[in-house]
Amino acid sequence: MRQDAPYNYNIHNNFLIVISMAEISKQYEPKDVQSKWFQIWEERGYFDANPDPNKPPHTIMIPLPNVTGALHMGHALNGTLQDLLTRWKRMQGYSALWMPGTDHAGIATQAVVERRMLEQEGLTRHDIGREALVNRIWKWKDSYEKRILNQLKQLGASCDWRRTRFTLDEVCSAAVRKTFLKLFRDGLIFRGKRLVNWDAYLQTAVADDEVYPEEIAGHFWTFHYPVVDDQGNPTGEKLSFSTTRPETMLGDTAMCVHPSDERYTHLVGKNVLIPLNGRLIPIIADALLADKDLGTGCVKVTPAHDPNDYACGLRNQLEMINILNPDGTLNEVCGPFKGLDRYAARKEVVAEMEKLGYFEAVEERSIPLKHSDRSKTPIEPYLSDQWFVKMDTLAQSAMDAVEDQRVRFYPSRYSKTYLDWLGEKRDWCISRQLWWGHRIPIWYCETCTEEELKQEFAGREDISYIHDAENSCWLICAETDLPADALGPDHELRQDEDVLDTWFSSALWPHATLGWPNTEQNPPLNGEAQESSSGNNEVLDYFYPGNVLVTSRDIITLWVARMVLTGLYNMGDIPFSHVCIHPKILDGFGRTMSKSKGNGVDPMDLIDKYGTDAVRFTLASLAGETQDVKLPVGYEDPETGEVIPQEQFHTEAKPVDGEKPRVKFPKSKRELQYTSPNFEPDEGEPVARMVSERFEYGRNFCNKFWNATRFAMLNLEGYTPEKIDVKTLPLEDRWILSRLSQTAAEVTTCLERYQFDMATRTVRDFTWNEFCDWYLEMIKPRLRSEDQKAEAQRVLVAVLDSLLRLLSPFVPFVTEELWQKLGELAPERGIPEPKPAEEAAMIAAWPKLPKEWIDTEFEGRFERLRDSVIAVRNVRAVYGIPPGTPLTLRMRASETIANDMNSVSGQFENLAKTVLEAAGAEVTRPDGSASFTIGDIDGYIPLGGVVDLKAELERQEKEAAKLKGFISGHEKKLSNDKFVSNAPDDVVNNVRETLANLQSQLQSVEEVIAQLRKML
RNA sequence: GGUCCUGUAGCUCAGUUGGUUAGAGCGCUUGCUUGACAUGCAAGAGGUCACAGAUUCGAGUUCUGUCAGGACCA
Repeated sequence: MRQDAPYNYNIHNNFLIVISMAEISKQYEPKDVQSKWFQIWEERGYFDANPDPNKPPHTIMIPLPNVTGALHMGHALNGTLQDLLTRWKRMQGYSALWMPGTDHAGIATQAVVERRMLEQEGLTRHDIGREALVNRIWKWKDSYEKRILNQLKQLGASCDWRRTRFTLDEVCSAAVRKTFLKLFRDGLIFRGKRLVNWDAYLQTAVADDEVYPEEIAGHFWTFHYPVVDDQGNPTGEKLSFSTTRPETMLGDTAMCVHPSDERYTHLVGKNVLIPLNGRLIPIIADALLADKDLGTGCVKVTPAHDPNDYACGLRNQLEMINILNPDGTLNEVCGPFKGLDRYAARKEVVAEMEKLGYFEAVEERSIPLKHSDRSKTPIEPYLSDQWFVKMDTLAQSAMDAVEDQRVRFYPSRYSKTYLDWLGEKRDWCISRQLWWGHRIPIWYCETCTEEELKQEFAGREDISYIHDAENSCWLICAETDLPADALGPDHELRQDEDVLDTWFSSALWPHATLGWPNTEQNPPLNGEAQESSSGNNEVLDYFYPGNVLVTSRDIITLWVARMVLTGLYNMGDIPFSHVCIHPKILDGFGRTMSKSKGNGVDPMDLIDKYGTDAVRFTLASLAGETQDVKLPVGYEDPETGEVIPQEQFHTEAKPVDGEKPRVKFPKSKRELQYTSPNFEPDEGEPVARMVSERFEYGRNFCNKFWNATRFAMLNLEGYTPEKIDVKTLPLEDRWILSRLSQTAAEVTTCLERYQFDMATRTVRDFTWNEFCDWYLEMIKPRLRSEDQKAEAQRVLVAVLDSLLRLLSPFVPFVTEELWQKLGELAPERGIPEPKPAEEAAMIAAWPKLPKEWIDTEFEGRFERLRDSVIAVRNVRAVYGIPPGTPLTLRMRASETIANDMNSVSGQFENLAKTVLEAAGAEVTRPDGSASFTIGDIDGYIPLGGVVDLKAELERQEKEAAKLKGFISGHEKKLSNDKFVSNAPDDVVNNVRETLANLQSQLQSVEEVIAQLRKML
């Protein structure tokens, strides 16, 4: 063994383990640590969650990210919180399952792939066909799924990766088929017409939340229709109306006025003529549609092409005439206009009306128009056949679950969003005109008879059928695909072309991923089928219902509500008992972060720059209950490290004359290109990357903790485990154990309430402000003293052990690295009885520390010492006395307190380079002293010639003024009879006590002032 | 239009059931290459808690209204 370096060593497992300064770096380097430990954890199977009769289950289902694109900061926050909870519960002894997986996100993914195909190859889906398109989307899915899962792993996600699911895989598909059949058989699925948001470019309906409004420049035309009598002859009267979409006149089926509009009441019941096609339509009165004060008070009604008109059409049993083809051209009901694109037709229709003499006026106007988020083209309201789930009883069951608190929202206010939405009980439109998704398991047969169906499908549990009178055909629902000739060669079965809404499959996620509807076999692991010894699906039995869903508020209606509803319907039980709603991540201007806005920070960039633990810790610290998280971002010059804050114009800038915008770095005067949704940086150019300085919070904390542990380990030479009697320990040990026990309990409570920000603050404050700033400083003398060292080491190691456990769910990597290093030096540790440490921090037991450690007396004694030290340091700072210059201190205090101070006098030397010269009731203020008063103590620091009497007088007068302010506030309260008689006794007593204290402090200060005045 | 949320230090945010003259991190000022840590240490400055009322002995905290910002639903 070398003797010439400051080595610490210990014997462990028959190996000589040597820890040197050089082996533990001064800075925490996250990179190697992260990849090393994640791999080891996974290899050792720590992430795997299996049914275990000796453990309670804890289940979290990931809010499945969709495979459209990579994860962003919102996902990083979401993942951090779930992993934190999972790791915490695992340490608490639960069999903790975090189920990973991804969502196929029907329209979003198909649209991305189609757009890219068009841009790069000029092809549309109709050019390549259904099968080829779906193949391309599968390839896209494969690459993004891999990327997403990898991103989650980079974040340290302790999912049971063997169970990874995808909403289109065979396990999830089985659940979809089973559920659809069940709903169909129960009469909860029906087919109907519905006005949908039609994307004429993608030729599909899009959901309301996939539509955004945008103002565009348009026209506002005014025309009139002639009123005709019962014989169809013009009466000479006319009704004027305005429209922004003249082509819809071809589909008008009524003219509407307000029932109390006296200008028109005599006309209601008569007809008007549409000059374009000679159709007669009725004049109706409808208070909900017509507004007397708006324009002429008359509106035309096109039920098949406008949501308000549609509702009006339903109310008044109007005919609904569809004038559009799926591609946005006009259809055969439009006569001469047939085949024209709707915009071309608009011009033609205006021209025709003008020619016929029914045109009145036109003005230019900016018109709010719904656009498809997927194709960025205007939406057409369009009447089409859709499949629906009947919601009344299903929605009610999901409402009941929240109302009777079987399902609870955290924070609770979100239950209102949930209940309000479900309360509308609107039928759920589940069909989408897409190629990517679960194809609707319905086959049509126009030619067969009930007899034939009965004969063929007799006794088939997996098939159900019903006659559709309106379309005179049979609808056959089947759990597995039916061949076209399933009913023999005479009948051709045709499967519905549409696919199911993505949310239909994600609604089943909590039970589908556990293998439902297979109740006899466990779900596959890593794609391999699993047997069950009991003949039951043990995984489903054990992990369902789950515990908590962690998500952001925008999918409470779309997803949370539907999971509850399908869980109740399929499983007869709720999918989770808690719903934790966390904040959204916004940029510095309060806008949601997203790639398409160009304000998004890639979590991988941050992990690369600050380390995983730092990102996790910072994110958790931001996850409060009230507000969304504003995360101002900046651009960083990769070469100089200079960062400038992002301005709004950066995200909006576009290239001018082919010249790409640049960010300017004022210090280096460099100008760099940057990434933006509006353009790609040029090849070979250095690119400013997006960063957020907020994450230094987490990085600094990890580094601080790293160094605290490093310090401990450098001082463990000769460590031996031994039983400890807490009652015999010195002040600082009693104090830190008291605080540790309290901290552990508080962190646990915070996590139970999903108060992640408070949990993070609590553990950080303890670690930094108590453990590092005071405890470690206070035990340094003991660690250097041969006869006190052993005990100090044991307590230090025990505290560190608990702290590593407490921090592990927050910052799993740095804690694991340190746990392992500490394990080499102190494999057995703990108070009162040392025990062998678990083989890894991530599977160590969550601390549950004795309540008896909490001791307010020791905390009070410590605080008095701490405040005194701070006061001395303050004097040093105010007088500009260098830290190395020794000072002396005299304290006036009661005998008890003076004795206490004398017993820890060494700490004044240690923490403030100050000798406690005297302490007692008789101590007086030496001339030429600086003084301070804290509570029941007066302190005097003789400064000899150093003291500046004038400055000291000023200082003391300022202190006196402050105290007087305090005192007058308290006196005012006590002189108020109403306060004394109404306020609770303890509050009044408290004020009295405080007042007495303040008065005695003021007295001390005034004595000092009097002395100083005499000397000046 | 309806529902919900937010407004506290220059910035980003805490602030439990009302109870001393309101806290943290960053930034700022001053001093420190102190034997774990400059990603650090010590000391400090900085706030009429958006505004106006009401309830109360007492309001950052409860209620009403106004203004400003945001989200969701129609």
